[in-house]
Amino acid sequence: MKSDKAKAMNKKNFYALHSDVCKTLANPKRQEILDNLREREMSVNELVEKTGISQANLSQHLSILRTKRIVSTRRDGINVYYTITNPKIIAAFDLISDVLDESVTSQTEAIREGMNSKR
Amino acid sequence: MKSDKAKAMNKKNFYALHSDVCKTLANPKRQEILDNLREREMSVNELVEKTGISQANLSQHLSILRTKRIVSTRRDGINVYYTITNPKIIAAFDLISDVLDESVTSQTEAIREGMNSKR
DNA sequence: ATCATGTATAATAATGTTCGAATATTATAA
DNA sequence: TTATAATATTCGAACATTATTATACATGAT
Repeated sequence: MKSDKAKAMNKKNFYALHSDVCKTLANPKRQEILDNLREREMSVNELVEKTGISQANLSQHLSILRTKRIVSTRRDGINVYYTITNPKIIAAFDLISDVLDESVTSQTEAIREGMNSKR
Repeated sequence: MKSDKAKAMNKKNFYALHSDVCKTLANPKRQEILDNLREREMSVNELVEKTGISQANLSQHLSILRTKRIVSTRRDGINVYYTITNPKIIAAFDLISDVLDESVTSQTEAIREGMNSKR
């Protein structure tokens, strides 16, 4: 049986974990990396070519994604191949696309509605 | 008909928008605020009491959420009530919980598997 | 061994985020 | 009007994130 204080601590901790996942996704380059990995694994070099991000910077971002277990690696000889570990990340990605769509739509509507009113 | 360069620009822009949404969610206090607003609207004061976050700081976070159109406001006399604008944000929240669950599970399994091997 | 290729890490400067403190705004009541 | 309660904004210091540069490490070939 947990105290209310303990429960509150658990919640705070939960929010911290939650925001940690979001932090990992909260970068355009990491979004681009994940979008590139969505249907197939890729080596770092392939990712460099696809994205135009410098090798060092890409490696740093991949390191962040690895640490948070969002991507996994497989070495084949000299190359290291990256895959998405948990497909739910892809679902989250797509959900955010939906939110974006609706956000853009509602902004467009707001502008339309505002057209005839004084500013 | 768009050039490949234009397409790439669109993509980069898309990733920027995507990460912007994630950035907004990438803070434990904002996660806590959203979790509190998930079934009903609340005034700022109620949120202060529920969360223990200072009024000024709460107001700052609410301002960020407002700007990104993740929450909406309604004024009633002296109080301002906040609601979640787009229910898909809640879906995203829950999806992240799932990812967390599985991440914890897989880590536990990894530890179990590692138990009998040398370190 | 040396070399070439692919990948990872460290150090640093620039930029962005967060929180507390003080102050401003808004609406209502007296 | 003045006072009060609820909310919002501004500023600055502390801290975190990012991209670049240089360097290190790992693998396979010679």
